[in-house]
Formats: sequence, C-alpha cells, structure tokens
Amino acid sequence: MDRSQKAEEILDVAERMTRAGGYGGFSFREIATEVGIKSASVHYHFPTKEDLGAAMAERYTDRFLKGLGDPRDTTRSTEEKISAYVEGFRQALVEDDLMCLCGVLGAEIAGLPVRVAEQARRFFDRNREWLDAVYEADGGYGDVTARHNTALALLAKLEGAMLVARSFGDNEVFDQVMSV
Amino acid sequence: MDRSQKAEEILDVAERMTRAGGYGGFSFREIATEVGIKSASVHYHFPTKEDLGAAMAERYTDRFLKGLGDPRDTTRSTEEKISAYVEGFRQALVEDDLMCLCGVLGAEIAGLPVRVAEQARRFFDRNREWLDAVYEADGGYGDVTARHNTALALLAKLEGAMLVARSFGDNEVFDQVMSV
DNA sequence: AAATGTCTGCCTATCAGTAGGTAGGCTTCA
DNA sequence: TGAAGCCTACCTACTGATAGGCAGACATTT
Repeated sequence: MDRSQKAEEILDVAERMTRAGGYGGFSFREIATEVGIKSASVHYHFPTKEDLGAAMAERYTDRFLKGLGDPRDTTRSTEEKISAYVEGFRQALVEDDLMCLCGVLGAEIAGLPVRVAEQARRFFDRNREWLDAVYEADGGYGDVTARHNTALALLAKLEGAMLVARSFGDNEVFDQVMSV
Repeated sequence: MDRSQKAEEILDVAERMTRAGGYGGFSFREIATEVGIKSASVHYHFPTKEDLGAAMAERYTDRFLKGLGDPRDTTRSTEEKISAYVEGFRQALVEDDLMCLCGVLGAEIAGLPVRVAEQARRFFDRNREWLDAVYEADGGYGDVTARHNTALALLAKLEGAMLVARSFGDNEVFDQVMSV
C-alpha cells in the first residue's frame, strides 16, 4: 500500500479520533477540516467510511508488528522480546495518552462494519501469533495449548491494563497492573 | 432510584446496544422503536442522551456490585470470593455474548460526555475497592500498595479477557486467558 | 513544438437520512 | 385538579455519500 501524503494525514487524524472516541468518534467533515480539505475530497481518498476504517486498522497493525521485529530472532532472549513487547503497548498509551486503536475497535466490534471488524480481529490474531512464535522458539513454554493460552493471557492483560489506565485517567495504572 | 417500568426497559435496550456498538451504538429513535413508544417519549424519561448514558452505567455498576456481596463476609474464603468475582464477569460475557458495559465505555472514555465518563470510571473505582477489601480482610496480600496492584491486575485481566474474547468472537478465549 | 487525452486532487452543491432535542396537546388515573 | 405518560409535529445540526466540474501535471501522438 503506497498512499499519498494526504491519505496518510487522513489516517493519522482518523486514528487519533478513533482512539479517543471509538469508530463513531470521527466524521469525514471533522477529518477534512483538520487536514485542510473538504469532506468530499476525503471521499476521494477513501470512498466509504468502512474503507477508511479498515485502512486505518490495517496500517496500525502493520506498523505495530513491524516495531516488534522477528519473534524468532536468536540475538535476543525471550525476556528481552517480551519486555520489548510490553514496552510497545506502554508507548502507544503514554506517547499519545490514548488507548490502543484495536482495543477500542475490539470493544465495540459487534457494531462495526464487517471489513473494519476483520481488521480489528487481525490485530489480535497477529499479536497472538507473534507471541506464540516467541514462546515456541524458546522451547520452555509447554505444548501448543499452553503457549496459546500464555500468549492470550499476556495480550488480554495488556489491553486490559490500557483500558483500565485510561478509565482512571492515570497511565501509572498500566505499570501497576504489569508489575503483578 | 425507583424508575418506571418503561424507564427500565429503555435502559435495558440502551445497555444492550451500547455493549454491542459503544456509546454511539444507540439512538433515541432505535430505542423508542424497540420499546414501542416514540422518541419524544424517551426524552420524557431521560431528557438528554447524557442523562440516559449516565443512568445506564450507574445501574450497571450498582447491579454488578450487589451481585458480588460483602467483600468482608467471613463465611466465604478469599478463593471463593475471587472465583465468584471472576464468574460474575464470565456471566456478563456468556449470557448475552456481549462485552462488559463499562469496558466498552472505558475504551472510548476520552470521547464521552462528562457524566457518562464519571459513571464509567465509578465502575472501576468500586471494583478496585471491592477487591481491595477482599484482600485486606484476608490479610495475606501484603501492604496497601501490593493489594492495590493485585486488585488492578485482576480487574485489567478480566476486562482484557472479555475484550479479546469478543474480538475473536469466541467466548472460550475468556477461560483460556483466565486459566493462566 | 503543439495538440490531445488522461490522471490526480480538489472543489461546490446537493442529496436523503438520522442525530438529539423541544413545544404543546391529548388521555388516563389517582 | 393535576400529575404521569405518551403523542404529533417540528426544529437545527450533522451524517455519509454522490454528481459534476475544474485546474494542473503528465504522457502520448501528430
């Protein structure tokens, strides 16, 4: 996907608004005003809201995974990989004082257009796969089922930590949760 | 708060719609149609959407806490209390195939009207207090900070487990997360 | 070099539909 | 009598979306 600079700007604004107020938290007109064009021109870049939402979630997941690197990288220990993984979530929270995009979308997934919901789910699929690969490469995390559950548990704890931290309006809550 | 039966019906429908699609997932017109009156009559019971949203979240929290019982109840062990607590979340998920109401609201709290956001936050406050009381009554969970963090961690894990389970469209994920 | 056609990116103007919200009137029941 | 509960009828503001057009860049053809 190579997009124009304007299209990237549109996704930037949409992402910020969604992370603050959910899928209903952005409108074509609001985005248009912020990026300095008209709402009809936003439709030029993304024909429908579903297109925009799906592209936004896809880009978010791709960027997030790219930041994680290779889960089977032998130059890093399992502990290093996992603590870098947790750090990825903390950054998403602390840098912008906002929730994880796909966490927000996941919370309201039953009300999302299909292609947006698919992309939200894809985030969780890929994350579970990445963690599973780390645990498998380590070898000390039991069988498939055990690794699967361990991966899901970390993922859930991280999303929950962000959600609770944002609900309390206090990012330190994230670290307090993760310290246990 | 004693409300008319119609007002309770309205809150029932609003709650279900919010748990599926977030705060923007319900409208006065949709609710009105479902409960068999006109949207102007919904405004009679709840003058503004913020009123409705706040009442909905308040009722949800009150009911949830009532279901938990006394955290200092000496006839139940700490293990019994905590497993009953987890069961409360599981029921909310499995019975309706929906996310926790205040989990949904918490995820988009930055975009909510103030009084709705306050009520969402109240859910987490009360839950943390309840867990803290259980741990304090037990005596074996360390000092205030340790109890505080333990309570937050369980709360976050439960909310995260629901969120991830709903995102995968598979309630078994909840149990897989909680098994770790 | 000039003319032609095509593409990008944006515009104005407008659409039907829906949002939350209000004024005022009718009916029912204590 | 008056309050409760609901109605009709309406408002303004905004939603996502479409039609049609226009300026400029670029490439192709003559």
